[in-house]
Amino acid sequence: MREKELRRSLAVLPIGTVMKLTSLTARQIRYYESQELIFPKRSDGNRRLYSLADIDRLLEIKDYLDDGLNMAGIRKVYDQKKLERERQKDQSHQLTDDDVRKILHDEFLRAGGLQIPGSQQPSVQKPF
DNA sequence: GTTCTTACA
DNA sequence: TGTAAGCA
Repeated sequence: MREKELRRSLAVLPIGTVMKLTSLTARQIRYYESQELIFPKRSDGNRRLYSLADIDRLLEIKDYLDDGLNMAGIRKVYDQKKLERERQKDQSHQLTDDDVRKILHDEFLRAGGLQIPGSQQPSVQKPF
């Protein structure tokens, strides 16, 4: 099923379509890019092109934001994921959804510097 | 008409 | 984050 993966990664959607599919404003989408949360391709007149994978990524980012994480925190989670993916190359360990939840949990415990300044402490104190 | 970058009430 | 400005 590699061809399917390939298609999910094909960047062909303009920001306008992404806005409708994610309910995010162009401002937010571009801002997340500046925070290195997403990496859309560029094309013709320097226009951003997104893939279906990017759409999922943006929806995922929205969820993390609801969980009280800020840009830095989310990026940290993705960086961890990437490290695990690489570590997985020469080892037989794979990052499972449970691992991700654990990472998120740890983030909560010491999210002091990652928590959004003067923000809504997640209503759900112990979602884990 | 749509997107891009930059800047600021 | 919103939004306006000036380009492409």
